[in-house]
Amino acid sequence: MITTRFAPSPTGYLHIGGLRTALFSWLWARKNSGKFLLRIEDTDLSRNSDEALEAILKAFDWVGMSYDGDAIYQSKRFDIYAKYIDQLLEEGKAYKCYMTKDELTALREEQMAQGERTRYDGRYRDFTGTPPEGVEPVIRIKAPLDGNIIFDDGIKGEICISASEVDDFVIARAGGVPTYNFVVAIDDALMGLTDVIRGDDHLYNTPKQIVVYEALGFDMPKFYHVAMINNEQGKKLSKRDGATDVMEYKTLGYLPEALLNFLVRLGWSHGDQEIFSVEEMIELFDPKDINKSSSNYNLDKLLWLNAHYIKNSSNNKLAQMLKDFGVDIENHDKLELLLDATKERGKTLVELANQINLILNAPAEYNPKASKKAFKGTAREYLEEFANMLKNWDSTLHTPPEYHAVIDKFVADKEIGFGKIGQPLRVSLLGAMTGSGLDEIMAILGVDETINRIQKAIEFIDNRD
RNA sequence: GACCCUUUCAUCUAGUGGCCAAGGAUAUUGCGUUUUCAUCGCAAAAGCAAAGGUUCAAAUCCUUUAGGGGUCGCCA
Repeated sequence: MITTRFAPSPTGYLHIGGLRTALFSWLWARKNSGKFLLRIEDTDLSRNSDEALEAILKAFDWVGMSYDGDAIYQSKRFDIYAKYIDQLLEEGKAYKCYMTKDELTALREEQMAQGERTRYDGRYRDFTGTPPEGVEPVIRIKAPLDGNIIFDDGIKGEICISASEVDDFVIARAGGVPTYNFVVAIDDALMGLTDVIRGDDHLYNTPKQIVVYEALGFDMPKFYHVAMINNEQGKKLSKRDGATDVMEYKTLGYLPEALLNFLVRLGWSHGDQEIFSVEEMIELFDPKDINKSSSNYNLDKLLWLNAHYIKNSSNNKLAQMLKDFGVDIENHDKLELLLDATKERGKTLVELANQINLILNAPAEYNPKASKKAFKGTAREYLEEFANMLKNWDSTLHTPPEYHAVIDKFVADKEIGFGKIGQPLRVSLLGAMTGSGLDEIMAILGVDETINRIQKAIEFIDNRD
């Protein structure tokens, strides 16, 4: 039985990097028919907000990741932590430290000046005298004094950190509120976690948590430290590098399956495979295939994946999603045609919405370059004649091939090239030289609207000349 | 500064001593398909951070150097 978790602190939105580690944890649990738990790390009451928590849950919901059971809130478990603190104190595995913050600062400055890694010097570890007046003590845990703290990381292999690098860290603040590394270890153990997958910014927390595991006699989970995601220049990812909030990707018109596919391939691979449905991810994911090194965030591939998933989405699903982008075509009688004609031309839902609007709305203006090129010479004459032809054929025209037949006939009758009518027609209908196929556009618009737009173009030509 | 992690095309990656004069994908460029654009197909260009070792043989093992990241809280 595999049990994993995601443990965000509700201080902001869900970060793209956080989603990736959550995804890895979720996949690993699902693959093994295990449990994926959610724990809210809200021990710092001043920094938490309900909105932040809601935002995180919303992001989970959007990408379709679900956790098992109820979310666990650390803020509701202070009595549990207090019990373990008492236990450690009684067993002599933890002690009260009366060092003031000023003293600590002085110590750190001195160590820094010596070129050492700053750490508590253990001065109250074996203190038996009379405590100084007016200092509310913190509780520190006794870390090993010598040797190494070694663990086998599921991604990076054996990690060995000298005990001299791990100090007697604080497990309860003055006032009794427990600290992060202490409660994490307790909760991970109590929640029955077998595999802890997290960012490698936690690598140095692991030896501290191991100290807690050993002091309390808990079984240790397997740790996996996933390297960070950096920006394209290899620097720390910041808001300037694009969207870091998961929900921003929804706004930008990305499909959740594209985002997940993108993220799963950032640091993880399965041979040469690039496209993974969620089902395939679950089937194939294994943390042993996660890369050791950090990866750089690059939008190109996400865009490509998004285009892929748009192309392969059903038209009904696309129509449903497009409502968030100001395009309501769910009841449009030409829905299928409309999306078939546009879905290969939009890399995001935003672009797709634009493509659809381009067809649905008569051109407000004609692209100057396009109209100059297309509306010249015989264009006006052909447009008028073509409109007449449409009028005559009206009752027989429904599908794209039927419209295509009209053009074919027209071109044959006139003994002209396709471009002679194609280009003027395209600019008349869309206002630009590029876009969906003419047959599809006319089939969507119908004869009346097509003629309408041709008339408008003719008026434009007349007024211009 | 100290400690830890890391380093294959611009980017994501395959690769665990011989199948590698390094494979795939994106992006780029060219060609083809298409009335246009897009899609799609084909092709090109592009990399083992550097230097030393070990070995018959090294992208793969070792050492050093350089680059990048992380951590050094009574934050999480």
